[in-house]
Amino acid sequence: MPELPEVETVRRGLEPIMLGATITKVAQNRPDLRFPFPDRFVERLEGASINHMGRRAKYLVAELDTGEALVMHLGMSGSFRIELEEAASLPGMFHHPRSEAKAHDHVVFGVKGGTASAQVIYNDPRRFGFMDIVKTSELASCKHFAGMGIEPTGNELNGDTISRLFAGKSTPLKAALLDQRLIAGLGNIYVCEALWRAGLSPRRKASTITRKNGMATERSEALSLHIRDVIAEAIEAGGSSLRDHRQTNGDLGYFQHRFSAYDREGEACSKKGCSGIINRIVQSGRSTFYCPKCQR
DNA sequence: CCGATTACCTGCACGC
DNA sequence: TGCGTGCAGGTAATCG
Repeated sequence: MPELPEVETVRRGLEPIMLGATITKVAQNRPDLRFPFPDRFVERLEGASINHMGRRAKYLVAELDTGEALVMHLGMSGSFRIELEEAASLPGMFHHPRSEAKAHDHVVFGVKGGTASAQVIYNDPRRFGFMDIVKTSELASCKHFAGMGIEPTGNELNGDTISRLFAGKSTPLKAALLDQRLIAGLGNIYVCEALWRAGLSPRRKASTITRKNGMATERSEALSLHIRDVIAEAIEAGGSSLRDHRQTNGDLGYFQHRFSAYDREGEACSKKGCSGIINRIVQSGRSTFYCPKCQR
């Protein structure tokens, strides 16, 4: 499921119920997801209150009043749902009432806030997600975030930074954009979409949109613009809905209605004046969708 | 060092 | 209908 816009959508769904709340109970239903849970996972969380509900790239970070932070990654198929235990709901929240436990409910957090109590349930069929607990003071240097690249949102990402980051890289542009050590948070869908918007081929060597002095090029400038745009639009839309991905309130995201290249193999390219057909190729083992005619 | 491939796991769509 | 195959948003480990 989740690239940065989906994770940000999850964060925004969790924040009203988690921020300021106390974790009263944790049910850890198996010893591991992709990796083992950290030692004393349940004990380190129960009784803690949540001071901050943040996101870094595709990671969720709940900072606790214990000096530790809960770091969570949704992998490919992870999702959260919220089941309110009391009628008192917050404005704008329309969560499903409590229901039966579902298959692959691996962690259930019981949380109690000022106005509502709820179960926050982590479900992950493929178990590529994981959870960890690290000292808040060591978040930036912990194994998950040390060496991680810049966020693709905001001013950090511009033509200059892309030019600098991709300089000398012989890898395909697609692979460079997926490299979390350079830019952190992009995934397969939004890379395909940004490249389509920028009119750049995913097969082109990354270095070919850079300049030796590290200054922006027309291409690096266009690419940074379209990355920021597509990510912002997707967040605005509440993330995409791939297969069964849902927001924490059970609603489907609806950005999928606007995919221009991703999963559109064989369809006519919708770029104005372009008569190309969207093609699917495999790069580093993953599908790339692009228009060979207008993406150069 | 770098870049490319494989591994991890379940569910679903598809063709026969 | 059942069964085999391929594919899916992720990162980490391994291989040249």
